[in-house]
Amino acid sequence: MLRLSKKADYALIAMAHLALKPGSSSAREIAESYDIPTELMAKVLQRLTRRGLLTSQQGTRGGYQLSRAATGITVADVIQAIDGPVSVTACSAHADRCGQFAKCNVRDPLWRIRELIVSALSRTTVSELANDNDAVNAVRSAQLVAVHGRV
Amino acid sequence: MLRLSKKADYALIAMAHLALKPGSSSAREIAESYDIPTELMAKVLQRLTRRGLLTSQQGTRGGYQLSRAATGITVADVIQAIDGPVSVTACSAHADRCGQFAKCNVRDPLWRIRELIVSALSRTTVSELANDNDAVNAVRSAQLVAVHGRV
DNA sequence: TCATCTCCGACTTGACTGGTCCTGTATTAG
DNA sequence: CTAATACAGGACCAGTCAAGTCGGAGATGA
Repeated sequence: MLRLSKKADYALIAMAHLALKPGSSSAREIAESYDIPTELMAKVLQRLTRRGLLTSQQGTRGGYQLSRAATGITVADVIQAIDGPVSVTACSAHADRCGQFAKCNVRDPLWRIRELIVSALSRTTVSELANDNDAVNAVRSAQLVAVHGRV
Repeated sequence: MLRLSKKADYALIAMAHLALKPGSSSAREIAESYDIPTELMAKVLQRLTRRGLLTSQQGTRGGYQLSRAATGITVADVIQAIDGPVSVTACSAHADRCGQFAKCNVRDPLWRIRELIVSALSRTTVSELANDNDAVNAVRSAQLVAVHGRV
């Protein structure tokens, strides 16, 4: 558990894709590159646009591109744009209002853990996401060949 | 998002409770202390027992208690006992087998982030969970009085 | 102006979690 | 011995939310 939604997944994939691609890409183009349902990918991109992480261009040659440098966008930004604020517990969303857990005994320690997670997510940028992958993929391919004897 | 399930929440609450209580406590007793549905709490405790984190005693004066020292049980242990292994992405569960994401471009960076999260969860013990809270609660009570004028 | 491409917001569906119920078994108090 | 208490565990129901779909609006190019 502690899984992030598929939409957030798709969002990160798209952001990494756009970080590497110089121009703009359409929703369809990105979706087909990664076998993601086109409409769903479109929806994710729309939300990212509304949150200001992307800029969109309508019309025949339209598409999306990053609104700012990939080095200035963190994984936390993307996830929170899609899934809302990161909240480990149900009550941490309302911060204090949580009748049931008036006597809750783990709220504050958990809140501290949440801070750790957020800081981990904030430390990784979309740029790193994209570049990391390039480097790693080369290694992975080599390993796959070594282990399974195929690409 | 990135929220953990309510059952995991309850599990942590119960573990912290048992860490402070010297003897053993029944499911009903714990449930009522925190306004948690009794049956559901029982289920959570049962699972914790099956995973070896608790020992149970049947019969009239029965109940649950920690199977080992609270300092030797981490938050990660508890969460994984209830919700299964921590997996940030859908495909990280199967590790490599994930047809759809054959060309996934963010798998490895995300996997590294998962490691960070797990290590954060593994660094906090149930003992800390329980004690942290005691200290904080005193402060909280004082704050509540100051702000709302009531306990 | 027409055709086409793309973005966009509302809608439907299906899985999953939270929660309940019921039956069975072990232990102990009286 | 019996009744009360407490754990064990399977089956079941319901509300919620994510995943995925549908029809429309806006922009562009010919």
